[in-house]
Formats: sequence, structure tokens, C-alpha cells
Amino acid sequence: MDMVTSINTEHSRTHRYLPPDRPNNDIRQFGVSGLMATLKSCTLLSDIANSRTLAAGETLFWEDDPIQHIYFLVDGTMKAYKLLPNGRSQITRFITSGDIITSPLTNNYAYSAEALGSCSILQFPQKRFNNILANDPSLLKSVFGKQSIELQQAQKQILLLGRMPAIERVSNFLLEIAQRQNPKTTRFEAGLVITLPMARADIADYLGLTIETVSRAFSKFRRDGLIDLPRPNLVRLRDQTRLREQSASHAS
Amino acid sequence: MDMVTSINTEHSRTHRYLPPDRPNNDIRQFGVSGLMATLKSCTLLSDIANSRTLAAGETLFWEDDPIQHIYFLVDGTMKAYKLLPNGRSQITRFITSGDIITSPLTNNYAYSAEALGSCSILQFPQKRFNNILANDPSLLKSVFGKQSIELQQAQKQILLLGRMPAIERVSNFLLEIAQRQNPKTTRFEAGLVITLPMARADIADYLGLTIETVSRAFSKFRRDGLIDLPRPNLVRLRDQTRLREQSASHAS
DNA sequence: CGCGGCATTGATCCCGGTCAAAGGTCGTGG
DNA sequence: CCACGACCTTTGACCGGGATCAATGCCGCG
Repeated sequence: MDMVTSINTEHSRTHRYLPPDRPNNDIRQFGVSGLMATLKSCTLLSDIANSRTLAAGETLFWEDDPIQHIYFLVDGTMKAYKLLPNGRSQITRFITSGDIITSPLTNNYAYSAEALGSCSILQFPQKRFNNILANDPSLLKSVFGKQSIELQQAQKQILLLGRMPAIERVSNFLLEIAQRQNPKTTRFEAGLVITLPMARADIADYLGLTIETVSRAFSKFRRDGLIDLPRPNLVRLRDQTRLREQSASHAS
Repeated sequence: MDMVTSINTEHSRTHRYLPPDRPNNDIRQFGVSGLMATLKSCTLLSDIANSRTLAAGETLFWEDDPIQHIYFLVDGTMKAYKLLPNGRSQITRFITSGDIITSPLTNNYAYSAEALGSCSILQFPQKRFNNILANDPSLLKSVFGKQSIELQQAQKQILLLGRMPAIERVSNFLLEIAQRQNPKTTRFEAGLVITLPMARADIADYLGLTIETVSRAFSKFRRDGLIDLPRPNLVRLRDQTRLREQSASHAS
């Protein structure tokens, strides 16, 4: 579902943009972020990269600020959110390790970004990053692919916010987090424990609900035997199948 | 706001991926879709492109179908929407001329696409399109840029759906349509008439509301002297400034 | 003229928001 | 190690915006 097709890069060898003396099978992964780039690009990227760490609650940048750097999240969890004049906030997504924090091709940040726990990030000056990007199709394609996945997730979120009742939003959220934290495990595994890196207020701002409604949904799932809540941010999924049934509107 | 920075392609001339005998200042626009590509790519694209027209109400593809073709909308308006098992639908965006209809890098369509009026589109076989894409950074960057804008709009929609009351959603919608149909005119022009290419049901599915709520909002704006409604899908914006005031949650 | 589809308007209901209070959790300092 | 306090979470009571149900109006077309 989140898969991305691979551009046929083998073909490139015979293409005039890649001279024969420069085969592009030297494409490799850059850093831990899942970016693919040529060996040359990796070197160039290393030269301009900076590692940073963020403390819990620290803001990396604000919505509408002019973009100075492109960031990648190496470790931790962040939130990307937008504010309304009356102070209401909406989290557009939770950013996890390997994610691009910002789109390279825009002039201003589309949202504010804040660390939920302590985070480690990679930072690149935008212009220099984009120069490397413009000359390395494999890197460009890799960043493009990550953004395609982000767009698909945004579209799912639009469906959730526009057409799902509160209970479904919360169960969807739990299953989404479970999936992210355990990409390998079968989805029907019982007793899976997940750690919520964010507070109830953040879950509410992500799902377009209030803290109270989120809390009531958690309590209902606990009463119904679908989850345990040993601590507020520790959730044991006792019955993932039934939880999944809560997460989609069924035929009327 | 929807601006996209230009990758410094001048720089490419000296880069090894573009041999000196092949300067890349032959980059030109392909078709009416606002795509930039090298002359060579334009030729290749022309070879594999097909023009098609769609009748009003015609479905181009369904959500989850495997992608066969990449489409660009040349003329008309379409809707991209997702369905829930119980039949509820959410329109993720309205597609207008110049837009990419699908992301090239995914395996399955993320939504269904339907023509609202008669449309004319360009179609490319996905694999062959992606081969050209992979070898033309200027084209890749151009498609990437369009998708960046789409992502930003999706994020705005997330904010709207998550945190705005009905009246704000509708006034936001009217101003958005006005902006799209008259990109040049000053936003304070009075008496601007816009044509809604979609029915109330589509507006409702886009804004996460019901038909009735959308209709009531229109009626309220008419009562308050903000708009005229000579026909159900013809809207005259009488007071764009006051309409704008309706469209954002104000300080409490 | 009459039919069918879309839009508007009205009456009522209910989900989730708001307001308020109590209970938990955790860090800090005695 | 315990006690305090700040903050977060949970729970309850009530309210309101928008959904639902229903009827009427409007317009185009055969």
C-alpha cells in the first residue's frame, strides 16, 4: 500500500545523461534515512550535513518561516502542526525516524515542527542540498518517493477527518501506530504492546477531536476488553481483529 | 504560498551528469500541463502520449486499481475521492487543468477519479513515462514540484477538516475556487462571479459536511449580503473581505 | 404538462464539545 | 524514601453544531 515503484535505473546506463564511463550502479544508501544517492552525491551530502539533537518539546521551525535547511529525522518522534488564529491546532502528521521533515522544493515551512521526545536529526542547507538533488536523479527519485508516501498518508487522514466518527478515528490511530512500531509482525498478533510517544492532547490534535473524547474512546476500548492501559501511554492490543472492526464504517 | 523554489539548473551545466556538449538550457515546456522537460524528453513524451476526452460523470480509474497510466488533466474539472465500506465518500481534492491526476511513483491508485464535466486528458504508460522521468532531472523536478503543491493543499485540507466549523469551511471553499478561477485578479475585487463545476453533494463530500449544511451556509451568506446566487452553481462574491473574515477562526 | 433530479428549508436528534471536578503519575526536594 | 505539587488523564453533567429525517421548491427536459 505504501510501496513505491522503482524507476528503471538500469535503463539509465545507456542514456545520454549518464555517460558510459559513469555507470550509475554505484547508487547506495545515504545515512540511516533510507535515501538513495550516487557515491558522489553521498560524498557531497556528507560535506554539507550537520547532526543535531533536539530536547523534548523543542521547536525546530515555525510555520511560514522561510526555509533555511532541509531536515531528516534520524531518531525520535516529532509532530508537524498548523495553528488557527484562535489558537486551535491541527497536527498534520507525526514524523518518525527515516522521514523527511520538510519538502525541499518550497520556500516556506508549511507547518511548525516540534520534538515530542529527544530527537536526533540531520540538517542540510536548502540551496546546496537542492543543487545536489537536481543533478542526481536517483536521489531526486528517492526523495520524491518518500513524499509520495507522505501524500498518500495525508489523503487517508483527509478521509479520516472528513468522514469517520470518533471511535473509528482512535482505533485507526492505534492500529497505525502499532503498524509503524512493528512493521514486521503479523497484524493479528495478540498482546502487542505499543508505546505512545505523544500525549492525549497531541492525539486529539491529530484526530480532530478533544482530549476528553480521545480519553473516552480509550476507556471504552478498555471496558470492551480490546486493550489494556498499564500506563497512560502504554497500550496493549488484546484483540487486534475486533479493534480493526471498530476502525471502519460498516455497511448500514 | 504555493510557490516552489527552482532548483539551480544553471549549475547543472558544469556537472558531470550533463556532458558539456549537451547543455540543459534546451529545457522547455511540454504541452499545456506546465511540465518542464528537455527537448529530447519532450519528443519521447510525445511518442507515448495519448489524448483522451471524458464525458461528464465518467470514471477514469478506481481506488486501489493497479496503475496502468499516468494522467494529466488538460481541460475540465475532476474529483478525486475515497469511499468507506458504508458508502460514505470523501473528496480529497478537485483536479483542475494543468494538474497531475496521479502520482507516478505508486503501484495503485490512491483514490477514484471522476470527471465532473467533460474533460480532456493526456495519458502515458506508467513504465515508459517513468523511464523518461528517471533520466530527466528537470522533468522529475517539475513533477516533484507539482506534487509538493498538492501535498501543501492536502495539509491545508487536514486543518480545515480537523478544526474548522461548517461556516468557515464553506467560505474557505468559495475563496479557494475564486482564487483558482481568477489567479490574476486582486482578491478584493467586488462582484466577482465564479462558476461551481460541482454539485452541492460534491462540495459536501469535499468539506466533510452534508448537503444540507452546505446549502444552509450558502443561504446564510446570501442573507448576510456576502454573495448572490443567480443559479445554484453561479456565485457572485459581493464582499470578499467580509467573506474572508468568515473563513478563519478568530481570537476567542 | 409532468417527471426526475438537485437544492432549499424546517423540525428534531445525537455525537462530540464544553465545563467542571476528581484521580493518577511523575519529578523534585526535603 | 516519602511528601508535595504540577501536570496529565479520566470521568461526569450538560450543551450545541451539525446530522438526520422529511417536505417543499426549483429547473431542465422529454
